[in-house]
Amino acid sequence: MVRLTGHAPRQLKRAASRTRPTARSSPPAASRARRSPATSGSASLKGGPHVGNEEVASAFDEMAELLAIKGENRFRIGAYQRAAQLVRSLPKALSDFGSVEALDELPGIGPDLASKIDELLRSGRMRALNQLRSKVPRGLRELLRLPGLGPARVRALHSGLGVDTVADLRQALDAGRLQGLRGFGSVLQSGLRAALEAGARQQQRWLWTTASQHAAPLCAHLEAVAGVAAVVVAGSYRRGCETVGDLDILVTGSGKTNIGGALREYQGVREVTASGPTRCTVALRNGMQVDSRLVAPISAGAALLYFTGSKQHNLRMRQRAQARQLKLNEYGLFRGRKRIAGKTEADVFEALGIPWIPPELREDRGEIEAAERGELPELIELKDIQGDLHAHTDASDGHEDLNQLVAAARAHGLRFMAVTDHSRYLGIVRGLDADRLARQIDEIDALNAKLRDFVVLKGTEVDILEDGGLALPDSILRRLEVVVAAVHGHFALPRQKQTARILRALDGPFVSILAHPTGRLLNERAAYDVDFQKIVETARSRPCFLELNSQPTRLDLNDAMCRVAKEQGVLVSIASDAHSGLDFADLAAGIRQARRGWLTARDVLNARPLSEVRAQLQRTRLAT
DNA sequence: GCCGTTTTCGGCCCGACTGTTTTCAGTCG
Repeated sequence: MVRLTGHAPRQLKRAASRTRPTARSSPPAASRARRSPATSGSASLKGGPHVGNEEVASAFDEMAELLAIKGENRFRIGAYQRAAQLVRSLPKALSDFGSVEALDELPGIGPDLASKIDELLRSGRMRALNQLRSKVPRGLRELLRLPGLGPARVRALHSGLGVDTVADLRQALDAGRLQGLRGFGSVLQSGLRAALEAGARQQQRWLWTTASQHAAPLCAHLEAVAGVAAVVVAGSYRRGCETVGDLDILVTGSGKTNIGGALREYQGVREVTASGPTRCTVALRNGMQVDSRLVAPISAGAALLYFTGSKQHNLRMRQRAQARQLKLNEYGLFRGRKRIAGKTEADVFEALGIPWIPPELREDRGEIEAAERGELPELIELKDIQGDLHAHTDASDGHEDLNQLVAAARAHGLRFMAVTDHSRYLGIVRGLDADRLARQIDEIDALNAKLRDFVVLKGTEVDILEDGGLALPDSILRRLEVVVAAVHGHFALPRQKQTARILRALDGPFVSILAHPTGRLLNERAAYDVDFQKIVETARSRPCFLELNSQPTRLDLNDAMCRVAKEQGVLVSIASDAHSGLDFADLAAGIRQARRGWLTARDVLNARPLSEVRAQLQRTRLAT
């Protein structure tokens, strides 16, 4: 069973509540059971149709939006939104919680939401959601996506003009029917027209690396502005998220700094969508939104904290301040009107009684509680990486030969590297068969004899066939030191088959690492449907290792999965999957992801010295 | 809908900017 380290406080809170005398002093468990019949049972949550966490989260998101459109209590709406976010961040499947009571223990999940999750898991349906859907026209949710339209205005469109869809809105605008509708002035109307014309341009998230390419010159531009002391990219970018929705740029400087003017002049800016003395929002030519904020140096730390987020982390921090009769905002931490911290982030954390928390952890996944306990992980850094266990030469689909790749690896400070060219398989260019691999083994032996202070490990990235067999025979695999097994096709198998296929592959006696375990490509291809929990359990008991593939489009494992691997004691191999020497730079992306997954250097196979890595690899060999 | 040193009811983070208003609601982050 996975230990949810992130969610211990609820148990502490329960313990406290048990000691408190109440007018009707019945044991909490009993009183909770009375409040919701669903919590009285402890039957397994499994057995129904397979419903994943994302499906549950989406249902809660939809509940929140439909309730908002109906004009329901905003705190009730917020409860659904927080629940959706919590479910997305869970390191394990809801169906693995075992009982409704276990769900109820999660922070922000009470008896009602627990029973709704239970209902969805068991039946694949949520009655409350279906009822809401029947009351709120489907198209209204689409209207919420338009800039300037929130629940109140969508409701006004629906009740005032009978506008229920984007098409209705377009017609109403064309017919001038929005004139006179309270709250819909000419500016808003032209904004809506523009948004409808842009229509097809859907909101997108950008790869971190893409965002980085746009952030660097923009920051340089802002740094040169008179009065600017510092420029930092905050937001999800600073938290190292695999994709970012926009760039949040914090500018520290004097109050006279004209940040809006500076952005207007920037050649990459397409339009300015909002601009005030301390805040300015623009769209870059490629459509990327940039939110910038100007603060005085005395507030820089508090502003950086606020602007880095996540929203949920900020909420918790502000609540923490409130509980201490303090107020936290982007200008500082205040007792009454007196600012007691805010110049640096560390000041603010210290004043709130906890150590500084690395941005990658600020997702309200238990980091504040870990900080309270003094148990924040010492996150891995790029300099901890000793070698790379997944790289390709031009023998298969790489672009450089063995010598060039070794030179590049050394230039990146690595001390060892496994050459893991592809096996022969459908669609893989120039994959190696057993004979070519045998010749490469000889070539590597000869090279190692000449190398000093660097070792090339002999390996392969062997394909996992549709039935779970491997594309190379054991006779050649046994001569290798690193066998990276990978799925490169048949992505659409049903969950049970896909899982069985991968588990069978891991049964192979020489497999050391499962490459890019879920096969997802960011913004392109979803992860294949697989029971990740089973894969981790198999990796632990077998044993073998799981890869965190550092290619910016893969970043596979994701952050939550990294944490599951860590908690189950499965070492992670942070791999470049280099196809040229330049790709070793991608290891930095893997490190960001690993840090978001709470990994320390001890949790990472290739952060260990070669002798230890070899010993670990030896453990994975089930036959010799 | 959740939660509890605010405690079983009555709260629930905080501020900037915009547009449409004449003091503020709505939206956004």
